[in-house]
This record gives sequence, structure tokens and C-alpha cells, in this order.
Amino acid sequence: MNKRLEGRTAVRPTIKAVAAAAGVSTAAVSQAVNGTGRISEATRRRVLDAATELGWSPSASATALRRARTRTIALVVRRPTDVLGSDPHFSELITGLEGELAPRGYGLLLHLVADIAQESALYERLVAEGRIDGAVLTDARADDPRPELLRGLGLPAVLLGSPDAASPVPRVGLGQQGAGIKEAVAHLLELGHRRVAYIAGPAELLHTRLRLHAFEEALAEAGLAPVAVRHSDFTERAAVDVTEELLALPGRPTALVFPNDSMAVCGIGTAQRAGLRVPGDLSVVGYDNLSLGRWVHPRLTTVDQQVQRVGAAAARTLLAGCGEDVPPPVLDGRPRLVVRESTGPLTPPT
Amino acid sequence: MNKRLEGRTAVRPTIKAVAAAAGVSTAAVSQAVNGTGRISEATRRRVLDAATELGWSPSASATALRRARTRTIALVVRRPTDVLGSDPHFSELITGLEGELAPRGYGLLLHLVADIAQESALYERLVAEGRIDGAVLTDARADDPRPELLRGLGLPAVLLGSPDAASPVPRVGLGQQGAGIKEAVAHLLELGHRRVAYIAGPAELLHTRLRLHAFEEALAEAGLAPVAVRHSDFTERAAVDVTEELLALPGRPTALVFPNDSMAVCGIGTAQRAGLRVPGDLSVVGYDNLSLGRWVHPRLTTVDQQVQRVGAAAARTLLAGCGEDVPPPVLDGRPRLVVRESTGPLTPPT
DNA sequence: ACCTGCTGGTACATCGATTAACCACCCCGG
DNA sequence: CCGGGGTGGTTAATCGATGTACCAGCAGGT
Repeated sequence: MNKRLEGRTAVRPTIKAVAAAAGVSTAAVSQAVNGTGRISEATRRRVLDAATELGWSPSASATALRRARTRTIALVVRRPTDVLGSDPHFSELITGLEGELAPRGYGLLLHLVADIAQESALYERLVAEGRIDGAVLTDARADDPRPELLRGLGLPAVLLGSPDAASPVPRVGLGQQGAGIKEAVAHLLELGHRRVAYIAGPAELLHTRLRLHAFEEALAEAGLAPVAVRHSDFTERAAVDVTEELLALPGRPTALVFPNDSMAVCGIGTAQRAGLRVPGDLSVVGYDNLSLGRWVHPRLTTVDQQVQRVGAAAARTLLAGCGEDVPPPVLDGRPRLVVRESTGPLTPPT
Repeated sequence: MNKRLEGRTAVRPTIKAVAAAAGVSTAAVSQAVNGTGRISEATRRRVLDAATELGWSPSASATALRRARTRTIALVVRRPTDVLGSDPHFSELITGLEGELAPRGYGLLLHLVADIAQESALYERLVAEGRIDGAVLTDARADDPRPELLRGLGLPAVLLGSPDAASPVPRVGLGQQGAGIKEAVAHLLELGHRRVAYIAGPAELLHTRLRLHAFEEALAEAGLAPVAVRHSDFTERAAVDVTEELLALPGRPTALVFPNDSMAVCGIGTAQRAGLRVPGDLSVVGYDNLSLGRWVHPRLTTVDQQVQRVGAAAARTLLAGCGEDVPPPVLDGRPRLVVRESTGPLTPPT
């Protein structure tokens, strides 16, 4: 209070201070706080009181050093395509993760990288420095080097994506990944569409393949083939370019299926600019069920895949891998189509 | 290689192993790596070689314990309104921060909280545990308790917002915060609009006040007053509700100014659904220059405030506060209007 | 009286790195 | 031949918490 020279940094109390205040040894404090060892209820209470009195929490660095546990999980986002910005995916994922991590004292370390090589190098550094206890891998790809890498590094990890496939690390995701797209195609067919085009994500991503496969299969079951299939990099720019190209096609598609909602919204804008009515002349389907889609005009028909719940499940799996005692994640359900206004039957010009 | 029982976790090398490999003491290794002490160039190289050979990096926990420095910065996001998801703000901010933090070995610890009380409690815990070296405070409010709190805790911090005001912690942001809105109003007036309404953010946020004030001032200079001013919570839902209300007003506004782009997009959708043409019957201005806005129909007129650059500047300021030797941030410029298609003169129905 | 067993603690080594204090050695001038 | 001053390291204490090994004291059985 009346210290003349208030230091730049307030000195934080250590376990010693608490021990002194409670009149016990530091070992006793440790045991009282962690519930280990043999400590009478009376002294335990005395210690805890002293701790709150002094505002003491065990130093994370010291505990981490001693226990070789940092209570930190890494989430690395690749951003050549600025997935973080354009894709609501990540905010929802983070929300889901945090909901499970925070209550258990775990933190989420966020990093951005340019490509998968940088990402791998980053994991190696983080592990070498002992900065993290686990990692969440997003955007599973074919021949993904990361699961093998992390297994080799001995770092617990989960890979987001279809839970079916075998993998060096656990996979967490809704089952029947293709179900949403199949539903979307069925919906379009029912509306009378026969010329449907598909805008896919980057070819190297696993879910791109799964969904594309589902799309083609669903069409094939009706004896149809896609008017066109284009791969994209998830950017809004690509959405516009591809849409323009597809709309210029002879035998123009009457329905477009996009790999995410922001692209779908841009696709709608592009179609409207070209003088087409949505859905009168063109139906559009998105993916992810971004909240924005509920309010644009026309409201977006899209696929919901409950990213937030997947995030929560991923966190639990990871915590279990870190030796934490958590209830096993339950993840039922599958991606589901949400029908709104951007899909409909073709209507003659008024 | 031929170990029978490969442990779950690969044993990471320590400084001792490196010392042994290089034939020196651990002190020498430390000095070689940190460039401190007196070490000959020859042994230094030998040590560094041994380190890379073994794939050793100093343990973050041990270093943190010794140096009382974690090389971690906290970013806490309040999400009653899911700012993370709806606002591109955060992705850009994170991008800007990471660009400066990562090259210096700093990490970004991300947390989500419900309200400012939880946020304060979180800072106290993070500091008590010594988990972070600094914090980025977003969404400055009137009577913000956080700067004072963090100063009291001795934690370096920066507050994003107008750099003018005095504050217990440095503030980083573009100057002339109101400039963008003033430009927007001037633009609307020039287009002939006289009935302009303003949808503001939450009243307690500082930038809400600044912008609102700029808005009212700019109108007043032309001898006008706002048709209406409504506060909102940044959600898309609110955008729709407020827009519907304003459009039902007697003496309906001919131009709407929104506090962010996703709300503006929703506002446009709402107007269109009500049968209004944008911009023929209603002009709409957003804020943030979200990339989506470039592609919707009509393309969104908005205000760009270079969040990414602000993020970079914030990171530098913070790093300097942590004793890091960084070039001082330069942050010139001011928010600027980006005119696109969602604003225009009123046009008679065709 | 003496051993056993239990309760409730304490002393000390340890995790991995940093750093102040110290020292061995060599060169050189006097 | 000896002292002074570099050079190039080493030794040992330390950061804060944890956990093993140990010990004091006491009750009870014989």
C-alpha cells in the first residue's frame, strides 16, 4: 500500500508464502491443493484458506516442468485461403473446443501457417519445446503426413473428419459425411432439377472427395451425371469466377452446390448480377449453416454439420488422450440439409 | 530403433544430452544458444550442431520458470454475441497479431468468455498461474475495468481503439476513428439522401459512441438530424429486426448505416424481401470491409479500418512492453470509405 | 517396557534451463 | 620468475512445485 516504489510487476506469491502463512511445509501445501498424500482435513482447510487469502495459484511453468504437462492444446490454422476468416467453421470449432477445455484449466494455443510443411515444422517445434499436450488437426487430406508425424512425436492428437477410416490418431466427426450432400441432391431432383453442377473444395482435402463422391453417386442413382464439377480454393473470389464460368456453359446448370456458405452467397450474388433469379432460374445450396445464411435474400439452403459439437467431441477425445478423466464423447447424428429459400423449382419469368 | 518397448512418448533430449554430445557443460550450451557469456566461435558451432543433431530446443516450461517469461500472449474474446463468428474482425486481428508474434517465438493463447466479469477473472487466473506475458484487450468500453485491472496485476497489455485517450495501458488503433463514418455520411448526402438512419453497436462500447457521434455531427453539419438511431448487439438477428422496424417507420429512411458488414448484408436481404431495391429505394453502408461484401449483390459499400495492420501494431506494442526489442509500430492512415454498389441515388421504379 | 501400526507431517532430490561467481590457462611485460 | 589481465570455459545456486522416503508421536497389544 504505502510502498514508495511500486515495482513494475507485482510480486506473485509462491507456494512458500502459502506454506509460511499456513504454518506448514511446502510439501503439505502441494498435497492439500492436489488432494494427494496424507493431510488432515483441518490443515488442508488452513492451507486452502491461506492460498485464497494470498491469491495464490500454482505456477503453470513450475507445474509444467515438474509434471511434463502444460495443459495447452494447439490449434493450427492453415491460411493460404484464409479459412479462418471466410469459414465460420473455425469460430464454431473453437467454441466447441473451448467449452470442454476451459473448465478443465486447459488453454488453446492458436497458430496460423501458410502450408502443411510449415504446419509440420511448427508441431515439431512446439513438441520440442514441450509447449503443448495435444493438437487438433483440421482439414484431413489424402496422404496426410500429420497423423504419422504426431504419432512419431508422441503427441496426442485428433483428426477432424469422418470417424470411419483407420488412422494413427483418433478421428472425430459426424458419420455418414456424404449424407448431407445426398439429401441436397435428392431435394434438388425432387424440385425437378436435372442439370446440377458441383463446386468442390480443394481436391487434396478428404472431405472434398467424400462429398463429391456422394454427390456423383446420388445423381447416378437417378441416372444422371453432373453438368460440371469444379474444384476451388474456398475463396469468395473463386466462387464468383466459377459461377460465372458455369453460368456461361451451354446447357447452363439450373442448380449449383457449393462447398461452403460464403461461397454460396457469393454465387447467388453473381447469378443475380447476371440477371438470373434465385431460385426461379437457379437454385443454390451451401454448406455449413453459417448464421448469415438465415438472413440473406433469398435465405440460403445449406447443410448443417454441427461443427460445434464436433469440436466438443474432439476436445474430449484429446483430453482423454492427455490422461484426463473425461466422459467419452457422444457424437450421433449426421450432416443434415436445411431447406430455405435459395432452392426451388424453375419458374417461368414473370 | 530396435528398442523392444517403444514408450508412448518419445523421450525428448535435454540440455544435458546436448552438453554431453558437444563435450561441454550445460552452462556452455545455454550460453551458446542464447549468445550470452563468453564462448568461442568454435565451441558455439559445435554446440549448435549437436543441438540440431539431437533436435533439441530449450524446454519452454523450464525457460519460463527460470526467466519468468512464457512468450505467450492472451487474446480473450467475449462471445455473448458471437463476435468471433460473425465478425471478420477477429480473424483479421489474429492474422495481424500472429504475423508479428510467431517470428519471435511468441504464441497466442485464445480464450472465450461470456462477459466482462468472466474476462477479468480469467486474466487474474492467467496472471496468477504465470501463463502469459501480455494481453490484447478488444472492444474498449466506457469505464472499462480491464486496463486498471491489468495494470494492477502488472501485466503488459494493449487496448484496441482510438489511440488518443489517456489510459492505464497503451492504446492502439487508427486515429480519427470517426473519419470513415463522416465520409460515409458525406457520400450519402452527395447522393441526395436526407433521411438517414443509424444502427449502432452496443452502447457500452467506446467505438460505438465515437462512430455515432461522428455520424450525428456529420449530419448536423448539413443541418440534418438522423431519422432514427438504434443500438444493437451485433447479431444478424438484430440486423433483421431493426431493419424491419426502420423500414416500417413513417418517413422511411432512404439510407441505412450499419456497424458491421454481416449486419449490413442481412439488412440488404431484409430490404429486398420487403420488396425494396438496393440502392434504388434504399442505400446501405456497412463497416469492416469484409471480403464477402465485395461479391454479394449489390456489392457492399463499407468502411475499411485495416484491422490486420492494427493487429500487427498491437502485437509490436505488446512485445515492446514485454521487453522485446521490436521496431516501434507505425500506424498511419484512418478508416476509409469503400464505395461500391449498395449506395446510390434514389431511382424511380422502372 | 517394547514392538507394531497408523496418522500426519517434513526434508530433500528433482524437473530443465539460466546465470553469477569462480577458476584454469596462456600470454606478456617487468 | 612472477603478477596482471584476458579468454574460455565450469560449478553451483536458483526458479516453483511435486513426490518419495523418512520420521515423530501416539495408541494398543502382550
